[in-house]
Amino acid sequence: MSLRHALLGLLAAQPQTGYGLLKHFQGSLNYVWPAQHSQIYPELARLAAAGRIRVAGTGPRASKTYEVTPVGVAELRRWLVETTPQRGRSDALLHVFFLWLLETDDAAAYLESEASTQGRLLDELEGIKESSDPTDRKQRAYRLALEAGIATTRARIEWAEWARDEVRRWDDERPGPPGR
Amino acid sequence: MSLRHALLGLLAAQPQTGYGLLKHFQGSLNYVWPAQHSQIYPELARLAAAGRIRVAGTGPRASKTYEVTPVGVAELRRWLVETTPQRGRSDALLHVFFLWLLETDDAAAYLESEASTQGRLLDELEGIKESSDPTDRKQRAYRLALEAGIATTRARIEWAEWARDEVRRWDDERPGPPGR
DNA sequence: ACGTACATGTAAGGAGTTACATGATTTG
DNA sequence: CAAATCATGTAACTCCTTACATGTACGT
Repeated sequence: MSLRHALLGLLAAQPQTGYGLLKHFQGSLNYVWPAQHSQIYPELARLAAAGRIRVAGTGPRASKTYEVTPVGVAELRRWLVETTPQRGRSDALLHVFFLWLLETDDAAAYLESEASTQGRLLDELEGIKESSDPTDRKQRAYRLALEAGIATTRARIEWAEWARDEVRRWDDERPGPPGR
Repeated sequence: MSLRHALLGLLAAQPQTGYGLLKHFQGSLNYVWPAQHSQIYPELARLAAAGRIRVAGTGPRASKTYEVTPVGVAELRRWLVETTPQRGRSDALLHVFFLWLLETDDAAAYLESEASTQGRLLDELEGIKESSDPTDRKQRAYRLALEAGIATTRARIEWAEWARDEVRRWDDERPGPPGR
């Protein structure tokens, strides 16, 4: 379970409250592993019950600051080294699989909008990169993940533009749309 | 719900049984949207109950051949055009986020293994490309998705090799590992 | 006859989303 | 004193995975 390890990782960087963790999931981690508070609070309770984290102190509004235990850090390192990340699902590519069902113009329009969606994402990621300054190991790891996002997003934009031009040629080669 | 539309799309290409659909999910669709028979059969029943598909006939071993209805095709086209694909989660990038917790050698080894995992995937995808011949619109759409996979995988490999070299420099700049 | 592939279903549980629910502190 | 934000929790529901369960047809 990845959420569990994301929580351990964030707490390894800095002891903090569930609410504080939530902000990370809505911020930088949102691009990689989004999570809601309704998932975070129960999971923190489970991690605490399992001895992976503990309550380091309480604050104002019934807030609880958690910290990771040595057992938790060990578990996190084990996860990092031993588990091989699985491929996820891609809603976007599933769309592409069935583009033959659309009129050529609609298919091209879909790919065009995919290119611009990815273009906006790229701008966002580049903006984050500009405003960050990787001095310590934590920030450098974050930068690595950011660069991965930028590289794959660039590849996806180039592909979408190529694919859009491809589908526009679909009708030229055989006269009349056979798909309908 | 994407599985629903994947089923509609496959049936739009060709009426077939649940078992036949399962083979697609284990084959080409496995890279994009894997599914088990335990998810497929109930979903087919729901789609039939909703009038999106219907039983076109029965065969040997109590097999049912489904076909998509006009309502189902319309629903599929609507999904294709109107829904914007959402970004998914990335277990792999979550790992990268927390690489600062590892010894530099372990982090570099992780990135090295990520590069070779992606390298094997690339070989697989290139193999599929070699053995396919996109003559009709269906095959051309499939090829588009395949090229997307190849492009992003290539980008990911280049990134992983770059990142591996990056982390190897982490220790040089500041003497002594501060992460532990 | 025996094994493999065909063929379909259900059940239990984990993971994630959306909505419901409550209350405390700070800021203007 | 009102609104925004901080802060935590539960409930219902959907989606997905793994396991349980059963039976048929075909090839050798």
